[in-house]
Amino acid sequence: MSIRLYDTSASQVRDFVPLVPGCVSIYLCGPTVQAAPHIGHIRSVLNFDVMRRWFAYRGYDVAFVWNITDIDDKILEKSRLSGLPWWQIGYANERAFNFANDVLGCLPPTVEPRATGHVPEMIEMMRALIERGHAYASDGNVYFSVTSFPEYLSLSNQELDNLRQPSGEGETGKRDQRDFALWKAAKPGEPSWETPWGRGRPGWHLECSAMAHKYLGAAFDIHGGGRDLIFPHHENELAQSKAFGDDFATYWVHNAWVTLSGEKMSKSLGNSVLVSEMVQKWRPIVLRYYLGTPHYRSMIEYSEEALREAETAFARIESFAQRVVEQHGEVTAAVHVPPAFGEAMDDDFGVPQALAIVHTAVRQGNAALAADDKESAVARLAEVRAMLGVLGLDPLDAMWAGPAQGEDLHGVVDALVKLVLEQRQAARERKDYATSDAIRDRLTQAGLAIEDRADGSRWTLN
RNA sequence: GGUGGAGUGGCCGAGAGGCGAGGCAACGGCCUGCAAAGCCGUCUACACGGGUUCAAAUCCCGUCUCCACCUCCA
Repeated sequence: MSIRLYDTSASQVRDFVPLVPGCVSIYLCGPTVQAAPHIGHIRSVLNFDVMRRWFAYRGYDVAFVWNITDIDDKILEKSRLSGLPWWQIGYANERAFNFANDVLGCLPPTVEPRATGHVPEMIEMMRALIERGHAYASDGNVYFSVTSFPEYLSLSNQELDNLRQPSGEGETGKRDQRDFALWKAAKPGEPSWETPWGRGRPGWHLECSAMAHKYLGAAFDIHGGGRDLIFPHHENELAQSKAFGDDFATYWVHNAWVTLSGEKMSKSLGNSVLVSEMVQKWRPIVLRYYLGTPHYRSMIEYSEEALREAETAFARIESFAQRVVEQHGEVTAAVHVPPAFGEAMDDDFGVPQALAIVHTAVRQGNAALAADDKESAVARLAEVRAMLGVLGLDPLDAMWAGPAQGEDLHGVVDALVKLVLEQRQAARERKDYATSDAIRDRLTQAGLAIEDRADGSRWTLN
């Protein structure tokens, strides 16, 4: 049984066959650090985080490269407007991206290279491309000649003649308006690096070709990113790398975006919902559940209502896990996920179907809990933990535990609430329900939820 | 104009020729002092019009609507 995934370049689902048995190499286009991450950016990372976790579960050794493009037109423009150095803007946003990844439980990449750290590699590529007639220098710029590469546009399935003519603002000396910049000539006041063709700075696409080659080699398994990167970014990367002589990626995997009122969330449209804002309002694990469980190729139409539903749905799973542990002690995750879950995940990462298996196990587990069937309840939780672990959503995982300080407070609160609950229980026993309900109301107002069970009352934070 | 995607029950959201995904909400029942939580049940949907087929949400033809990309984009 192999993993199948949708390959954009083939426009169909293909069996995954690794270049090196037992290993998978993934290059995910990371951010251009011109602004703080919004939930669409983090969705992409989340989708690929789940994929790499699934590959690891299936026994693959995962190499995961996620780049930082720390120089581009917009970063320089923001620098000009704000008076701040370009590297300060880039680094501040890079930290915001890393915070977002960490807070939502994404595993760190194997390596996270920056564009500006790979100028020598880019120069080498340009030198080779010029030698082979695929690129040319002009006015201090270096352009890729799209007509020199017959396979150009094979990824996005377009015809060269159907391409609109780009404006090419500031890009002078092109032989063909459709040629794209590998390297841009230095402008006054902008950062620049010495090259055989004059001082300048990287264009947008070359950094990915250079870094993928350096860290993953001439050929690697999967190249990923948002669907909006297919053209021009990935198309141009592909052209550069193939013309350079690399086999490049075997599979191209693209995630859909997050929309707001039907429109794509985007930095330039100004309709972004920032991750930093979201984690003020919602628990990170709930955000992860909301953004990480729809299928990666389906759009997510962002809404608070849907997010609230996700919160309720996840709470159901979480409450099952907590109650099993309260009644039967710690339960470790099962070694294997249920076969149906595995089949769903193998089929192009069918997280929504896989999640249906989780919910079914939760329902069975709840029934077992109600029937006081310890063995079955514990077995279901072990399965649920194994499944959620692969999705990065195991609520019992230490990664979601609060800070140590909060842990201490939990003990204090628990002791205090239990004291109050004892008073309430005494009232109940003498059938003084007015008092017992008043106590419950006060606790509810304080933000606690009280559940009376046959073996006593339990409390949770509301 | 070119290329690609989408339209599924009150809502969210999978599926892709036959076997009611799942969740949320609602309603009924069980349980409960009352709640809460949980369990059981109810709500049998696939934009529209044709066609193929024993059988279509799924395949084909046509139509409508929406979205994206076509050198800023995750």
